Amino acid sequence: MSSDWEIPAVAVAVDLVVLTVRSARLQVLLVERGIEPYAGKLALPGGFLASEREDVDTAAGRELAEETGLRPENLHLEQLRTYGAPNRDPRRRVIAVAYLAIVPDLPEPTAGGDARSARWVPVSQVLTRRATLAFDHQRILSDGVERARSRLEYSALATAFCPPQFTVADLRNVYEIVWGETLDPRNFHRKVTGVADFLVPTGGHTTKHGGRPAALYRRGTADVLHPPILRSTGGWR
Amino acid sequence: MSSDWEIPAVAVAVDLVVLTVRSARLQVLLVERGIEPYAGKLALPGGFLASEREDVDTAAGRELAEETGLRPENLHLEQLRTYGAPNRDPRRRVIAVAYLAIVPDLPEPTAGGDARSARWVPVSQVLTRRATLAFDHQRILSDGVERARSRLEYSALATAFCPPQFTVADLRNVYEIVWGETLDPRNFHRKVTGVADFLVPTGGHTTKHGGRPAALYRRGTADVLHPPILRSTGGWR
DNA sequence: TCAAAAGTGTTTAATGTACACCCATGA
DNA sequence: TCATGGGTGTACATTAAACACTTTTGA
Repeated sequence: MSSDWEIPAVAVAVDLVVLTVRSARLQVLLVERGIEPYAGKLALPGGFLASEREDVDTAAGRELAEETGLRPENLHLEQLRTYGAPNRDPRRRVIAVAYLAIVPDLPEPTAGGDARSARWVPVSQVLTRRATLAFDHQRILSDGVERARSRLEYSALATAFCPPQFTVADLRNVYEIVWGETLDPRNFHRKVTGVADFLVPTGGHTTKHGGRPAALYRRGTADVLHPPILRSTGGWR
Repeated sequence: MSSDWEIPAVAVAVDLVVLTVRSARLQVLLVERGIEPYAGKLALPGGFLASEREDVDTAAGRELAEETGLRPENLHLEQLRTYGAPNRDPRRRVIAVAYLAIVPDLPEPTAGGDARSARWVPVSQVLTRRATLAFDHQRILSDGVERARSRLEYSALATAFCPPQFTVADLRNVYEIVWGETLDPRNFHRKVTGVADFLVPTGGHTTKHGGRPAALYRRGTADVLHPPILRSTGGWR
């Protein structure tokens, strides 16, 4: 804090890791870059602060709304991490504040007000390098996916993948796809309905083909899960 | 990413939550501000990027070294969160990237190369508002303490509070003080020595008054604890 | 030999896992 | 009445909590 030297001024970008479960796979929202650098490459959606006075959290909500057409207050949006390596953008010094967003399976791939070519891409394609991303977005995505996986254990995050009304099987589906492992339907049902304030029965039931109708639930008030839903692999052991 | 408008440039500050266990209390390193705004107030140590090309993580390590006189590579240092509200600094737009550092009980309060009046203050005094901090540093400290508490459960973070050689009782002391609860010495001993690659016996023993000598350990290679050391309160239930 | 702290063994309760079984519907 | 998934009961294994007890030192 010695005064009297020029404080470096940098550009602040907000980048989004938007995840959903779609076609039985964990998918991430990506845009195709139209300009250099990395023109034509896939990248995480994002952008710079809209003004000198825009709050960073607000900017993330704004970007999310632009890309998905959804109001941010209904969706899960949390700060992930800040990436501040000096050369992450070849043009100029840019620091990226990354956010993790979880959305339900949306009706159409993207209805962005910004008219960018956003689309869903399976996370596995990116993590196995069949598709590669611009900047350090591969690393950011990888951090975001790991955060989401671990959040399923201790928080009610899984409900953010689901529509307003969902069944226990829908919820189990989210866990299985995000974690990449199968879970016992009977024990999962008991665990998840036993967690305080996690699920609230709506009274409704599904009217599906081929099976007993399932009770419908909406998300409860709990943010943290007591007790947690632990994965066998990855958690430990 | 529409081009052709002026991208806002902001100043990037790095703020540190440096925690230690000292005199049987969790304490935080604070500086007394010499200049406005908040002159005379206590604040987290920190500063702006040293140059246009300095990495943010590097800046955090540099600040820590300046404040504690210790090499950052031996200490625990992790990014906490970024605080980007537009009015957090009344002078100009500043975004703070906060870091959490854990250090052992240092020989002298501070041996900063920057000759600032850094000193240790019990965390409880700040959280109970007997001492208040400048800017939004109260909130940042609170986030940092909660991060540290939860990291004790799942990571080997507790060893960062200890000197290179320590006993199981030293380690238990860290858990008890940071969590603010008492733990059964017998069960704690068994748990902690049972975790794979957490503790490595050095072969040495303490030669203390009034009790059986304790075996000395150094930290092992494990970063995550299998299984975790869970707190009773706060974890759940 | 006593106090004090380190470390081990054992009992008991809580929790997680596997899986048999019943329920409610559409075809 | 059969196939299909929803949902419950229960036995067993694993883990955590409580605490009696033994070990090893300094005074």
